[in-house]
Amino acid sequence: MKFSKGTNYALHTMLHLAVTSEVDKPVGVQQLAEQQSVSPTYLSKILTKLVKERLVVSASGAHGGYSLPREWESISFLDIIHAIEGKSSLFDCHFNHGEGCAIEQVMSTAELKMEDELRQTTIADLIKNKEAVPK
Amino acid sequence: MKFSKGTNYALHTMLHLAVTSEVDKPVGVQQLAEQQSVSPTYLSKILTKLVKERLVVSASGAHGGYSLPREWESISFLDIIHAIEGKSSLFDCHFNHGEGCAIEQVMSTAELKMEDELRQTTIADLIKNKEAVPK
DNA sequence: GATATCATAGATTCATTTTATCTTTTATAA
DNA sequence: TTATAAAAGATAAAATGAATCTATGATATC
Ligand code: SF4
Ligand code: SF4
Repeated sequence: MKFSKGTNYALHTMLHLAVTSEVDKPVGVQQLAEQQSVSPTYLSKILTKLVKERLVVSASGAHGGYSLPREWESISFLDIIHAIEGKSSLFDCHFNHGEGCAIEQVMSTAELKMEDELRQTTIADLIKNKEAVPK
Repeated sequence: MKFSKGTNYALHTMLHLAVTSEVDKPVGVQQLAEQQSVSPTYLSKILTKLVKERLVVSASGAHGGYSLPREWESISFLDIIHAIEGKSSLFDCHFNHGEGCAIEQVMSTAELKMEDELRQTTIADLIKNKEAVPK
């Protein structure tokens, strides 16, 4: 029960793209990978997940790379996390005892409380509130 | 990023102990294991974790077994989950960039929202609200 | 159109964690 | 003292996570 490292990488790359964002100037995966001391191919997979959820846009070919979409300011923490970790419930019981399952209800509403918070917070908030963006 | 099956087993055994609780009449791990179709030794390990956190009390020897402590009505979901999954933060970054880390703050407060909900809900609540206790 | 650049996809490897069982040891009520 | 039952240990199968390498496909630029 831990957030994966992939989520960590995803959050940091999104934040990095947000601060260095000049529209239509994509940044290559090599630079992004160096920042976080991880192999480009590995980070590439994470970025591909983000692309599929339209949280970043990719440009192939020369002078290509990754950049944020036009509506990037509305991207929340939850969006990023869901893109990496998936959207299924944290508590899943293969016995499906239907609607009345009290345990699942409790776990589900608790999870929703966390998601609410993550949905309300955007990466744009981080930049506005402070310049506490490391390295 | 999923709750472990161990947590599932723990929640169900606690619930089961709560409904069949007559003080000082412990129930053996064999019965508990049969209920959930899991090996007694495996469930035993989970129960041992609960014992160490004082969420259940164990009695060795003949006519021994597991039962709930006297203050069992105050045991929350969070207590049980923490006993199994541990108490460390869901988001841990081995880089420790100190207090000002904005990302960790967001993740931490979100996690707290979930924990608040889990702390407020007790297994006693489940029994009071409905008899929706399966099997 | 050829080429250098860069993202994507696939295959594969290594490490860690989960899940689970079996065996031995320790405790204790009767 | 003996039958019973938890606790601990050792081990193992399985699943997931983390990461790298090697193609493959797309595209600006020359
Ligand atoms: S009651 Fe809910 S959690 Fe428990 S076994 Fe049934 S479906 Fe699973
Ligand atoms: S800013 Fe926070 S989350 Fe990011 S690397 Fe530093 S400590 Fe980790």
